[in-house]
Amino acid sequence: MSANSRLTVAVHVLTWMVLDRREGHEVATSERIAGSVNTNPVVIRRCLGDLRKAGLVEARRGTGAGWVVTRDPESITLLDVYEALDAGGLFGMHNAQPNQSCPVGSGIQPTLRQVYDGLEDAMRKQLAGTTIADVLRDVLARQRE
Amino acid sequence: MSANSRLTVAVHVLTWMVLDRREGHEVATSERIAGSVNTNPVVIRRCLGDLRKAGLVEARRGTGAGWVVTRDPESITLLDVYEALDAGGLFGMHNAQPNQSCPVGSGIQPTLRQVYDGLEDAMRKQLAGTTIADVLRDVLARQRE
DNA sequence: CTCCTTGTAACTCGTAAGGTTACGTCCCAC
DNA sequence: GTGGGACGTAACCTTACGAGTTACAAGGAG
Repeated sequence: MSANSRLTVAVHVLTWMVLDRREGHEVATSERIAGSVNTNPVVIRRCLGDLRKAGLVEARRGTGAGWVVTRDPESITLLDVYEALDAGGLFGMHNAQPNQSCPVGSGIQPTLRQVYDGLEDAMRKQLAGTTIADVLRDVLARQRE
Repeated sequence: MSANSRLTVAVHVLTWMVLDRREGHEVATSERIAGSVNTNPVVIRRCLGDLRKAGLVEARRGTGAGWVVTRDPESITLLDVYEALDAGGLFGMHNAQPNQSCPVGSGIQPTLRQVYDGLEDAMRKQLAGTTIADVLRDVLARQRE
């Protein structure tokens, strides 16, 4: 488990909720979602908590409580999901401050910051090109094969 | 320290070595490099070990031992460096296999694999657009400011 | 009031990176 | 052929974080 699966789980959750809604269910509970992702309901609730802060889902309480997707799946891009998870950047800087009396040590961080910003941009553009609706279509298409 | 700084350190090391060579030093020792990065020499040797496997640097032994960059800095792209570190992918799949009797659970992984491959490609193209020589130029330009 | 589910705290576990110490290995210089 | 400096790597510790789990307060429809 080197990389983290948070984006994978979040996309899975949203895709599942959209399909579940289409099949007539009013709300989705963290327990049922966990049954598809194959994990603990609390893990799902934590994930849904992030998505809720970003306004992608809403929680209902009381009897018949559960979660609903609040936006059109055609309008939810994977970039929206990625940003909802506020993951740290792809690459980090030095743990300790490099030697400031060395030309490289003192100048490398702004230079790399620029490079890493470019990477982040490229990745965001890619993520913005796919929506939850796209994912669901693709998943269902594979199902028919 | 959320993200890992391995790429940052590797680029720092190579850039420093190129500058050091220009200043007339035959070889660079892990101890001197560590002085610029501000870390332990063993951390640097581990990093250089990865770069050596990729053919970017070479180690000399015996008296006057140390490291030398073996390729023209104009030809070493950050993608070369990134690949030398064989870091895991950006995003990981589920830790446990999702529910295969669920349409989403059974189809989501190939779909996401495709998306993640696209991300990786975009990132690689960006990394390939910058060389160690570019980084050194940029670092030195900031120095003059 | 009752019951179901959310929302969150608190804990454990596994993994990975970074830092450190230690030591065997290599090979030039003398 | 021996000494010494630096590589190369094993071993261990610490820190960080995601994931999984248990437990429980809070909310609200019926």
